[in-house]
Amino acid sequence: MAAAPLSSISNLYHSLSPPPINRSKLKSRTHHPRILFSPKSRLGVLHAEVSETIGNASVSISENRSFDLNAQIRRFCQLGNLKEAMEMITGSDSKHSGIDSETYCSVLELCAKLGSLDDGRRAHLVISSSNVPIDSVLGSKLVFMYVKCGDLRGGRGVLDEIAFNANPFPWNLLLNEHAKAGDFKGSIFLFKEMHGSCIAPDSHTFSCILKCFAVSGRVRGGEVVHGHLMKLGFEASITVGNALIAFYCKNNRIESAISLFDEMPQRDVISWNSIISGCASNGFSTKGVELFTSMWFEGVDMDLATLVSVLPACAELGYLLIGRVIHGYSTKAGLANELSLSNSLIDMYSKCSNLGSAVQLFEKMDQRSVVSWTAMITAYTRDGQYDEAISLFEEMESRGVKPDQFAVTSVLHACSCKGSLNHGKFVHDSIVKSGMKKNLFVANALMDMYAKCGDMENARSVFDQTVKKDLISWNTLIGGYSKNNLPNEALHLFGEMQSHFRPNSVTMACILPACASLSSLERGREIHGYILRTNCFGDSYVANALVDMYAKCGALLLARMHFNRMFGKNLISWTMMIAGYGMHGHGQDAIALFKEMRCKGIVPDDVSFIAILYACSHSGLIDEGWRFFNIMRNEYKIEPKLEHYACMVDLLSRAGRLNKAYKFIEAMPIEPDSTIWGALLCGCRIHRDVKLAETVAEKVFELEPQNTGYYVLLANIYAEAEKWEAVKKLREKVSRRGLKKNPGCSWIEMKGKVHIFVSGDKSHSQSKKIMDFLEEVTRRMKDEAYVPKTRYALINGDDSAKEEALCGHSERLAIAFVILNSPTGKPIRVAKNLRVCGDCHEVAKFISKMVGREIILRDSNRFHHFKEGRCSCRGQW
DNA sequence: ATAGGGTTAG
Repeated sequence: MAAAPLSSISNLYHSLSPPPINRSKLKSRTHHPRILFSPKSRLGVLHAEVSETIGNASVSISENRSFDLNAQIRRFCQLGNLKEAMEMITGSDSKHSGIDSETYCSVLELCAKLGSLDDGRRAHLVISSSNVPIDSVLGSKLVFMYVKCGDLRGGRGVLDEIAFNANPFPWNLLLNEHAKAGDFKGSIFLFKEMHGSCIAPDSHTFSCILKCFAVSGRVRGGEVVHGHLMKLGFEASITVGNALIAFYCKNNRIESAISLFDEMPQRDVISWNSIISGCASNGFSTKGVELFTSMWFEGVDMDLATLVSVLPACAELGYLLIGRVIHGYSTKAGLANELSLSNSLIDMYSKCSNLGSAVQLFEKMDQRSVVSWTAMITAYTRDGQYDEAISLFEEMESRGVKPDQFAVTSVLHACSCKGSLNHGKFVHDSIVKSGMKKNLFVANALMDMYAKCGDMENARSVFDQTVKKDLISWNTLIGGYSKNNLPNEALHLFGEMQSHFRPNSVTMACILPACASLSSLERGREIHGYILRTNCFGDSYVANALVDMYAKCGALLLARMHFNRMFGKNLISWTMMIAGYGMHGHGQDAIALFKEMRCKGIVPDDVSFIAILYACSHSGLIDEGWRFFNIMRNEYKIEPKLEHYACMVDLLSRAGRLNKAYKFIEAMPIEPDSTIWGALLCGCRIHRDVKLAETVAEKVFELEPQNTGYYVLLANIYAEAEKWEAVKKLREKVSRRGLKKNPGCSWIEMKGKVHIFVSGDKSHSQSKKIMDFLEEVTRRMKDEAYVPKTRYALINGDDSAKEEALCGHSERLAIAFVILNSPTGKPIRVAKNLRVCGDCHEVAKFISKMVGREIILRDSNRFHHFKEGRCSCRGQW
């Protein structure tokens, strides 16, 4: 690698310098001043010309005159005097004057050069009415004039006028012009017409048409052309071969491109560049770098494009060393000031996690384009320095560099990573000012930013203002609703979407969490059916989301079944399934799966450990929990985060080792948050330690004063200890602070409909029947010597009666409703927004035995499976 | 006398 053919780059530079000056042209130019200084009148000039050309005795007078005329017109053309030239070819003395084809060509060329379509058209008329035949040379000039003046239809018209044409050249002119204008379809259509007119294509035709097929992604068409050109023997042409390589690269057929490249009898630098960039963009970066090094060792001339093509491959592979060598080489080759190269180098350094070098390079650049700034903004974002990224954007704007769509999308990404709504809105303003808000990429990035910053109202407003949406717009908003815990909005939008777009796998992965969050098994199953029909179970995101959905909808067995069916399970799949077992209190299954995962060679990350610790704590597996905590720290060198500590505190607290838990918290190397102390507070309730509870509650209230859940918890602790005075005081404190308890609410799904029950709500149409049933339950419980735990009746802000709150708890209403309205035998699935109340927990146990049905209750913390008078949580809730 | 193939940032 060290011995670099430095000369090759400088060779390129010679070839880029202006072409050597043609001596003969220089000579003819010396004539011009004479004409410039001659009288303005046409006669005067003619006179000058005549005096020059006279003396050829064999030329007749009239021929002489035409010769003079032709020469004169061409002179005007050389001078760029189109007006005079036009007057001479259209003038009255021009009829049958012997103006020849070559002269007309000069006039047309000048029209083309000046872009004067009107004159060109007039010249075309003159030519058509003259007796000069339109051969392929003159015809080509006419086409040339039309395409340069932007009139492609005019150019197409000429093709039919050319007599006995077999020359592909004028056709090629048009083909290229269509392609340049982005009208690849038009170009392909012309190619077919050309074929119909029996014009044999040449290498130019093939390279142009291959590009059209490449860009428009018409693989089949390109393959037909490939066969066609092989029959005509064009596969040996380097340019055609290069176009073929580019065609296959752009259409993800890198293997075909590589074998073509390998079999090329001759290659030039463009062949190498094409295959290297093709490898890099097709995920064959290693091969791309390999080709680059062999190019280097073979001493093939490299140019700027070579380096710019191989850098993304180095970037993707994290080949910092090769990247550095290329950087050094390019500097020695005098390319240090090439903007495109510097931009690619910045990106390479950033992707190789070397922000410092990127910054250094960026600061040394004497000119920077919007691309350079964007690359730097992305580099800072990739490094997690969101503030730097955002201020760089501001600096760019203040320096008068106009951001384009890439610049704004990358800074929006920084805003969403940082979750900084204010900066995001600032960028939004700038987008509106620059008129970029109609750009779909920009609009989608804006929606994503608002969604990630939790501002779904603004996300929706951008969505509504975007007239032409694509699938990504819909997916972004649906995913935003899902992630921001607005599952109903997500599902509603999903329903609306289906009359506009066919959902894809991303849609599925976005909508499944909404079903999961609603515990909506029926909707989840519908989506599952859709996944099967559209065959996107193979997408790992979709498969993982499906397993998660089943677990969170209480269908643990289904979750496991689909987990088993998954191909290519990744770390996330295993972690989700372990977490699934955890939330259902299947600690041993979670541990077994964790072991299996490690046996499969999958390395757990911090999230996997949260899942397994959570599973241990929710199943009361203290020793196992400690073991995993130590494995995580010692074996995997993962520094515990708040979530891990919370699990450990939970574990100790449940086991009744409250003092140990307290000391554990105090010894934590990171600052404990309210969830940590909250876990201990829960333990205080289970083990009825009022004194410690008060100390802990103080800390919790300080850290999270707005969360009423903790006041409820402390009130429960007081109530269970029958300290009614303390309950009253706490209630007063809550109302003094203006806090209101989040109303309890439960919901169930029945025949595709969601029924919602709010605590104490009597407005339901079946309210009477439900109450009758619950009273019956209470009576039977009393018969079996069950004492209702009135102490769970809590501290509602207002003083709604305790007992009413008790029998009116939402989960109880929901269970009763299902029993009254659905066939026996079917499991009863209920979801609740808060933790299940202790009394309802007892009632649910009782009901499950009484009616002989399984009740699956999901509360805000975990699942409870009630069966035959027992709950799967075994009191661990 | 002049038209072709390869290039970075989301």
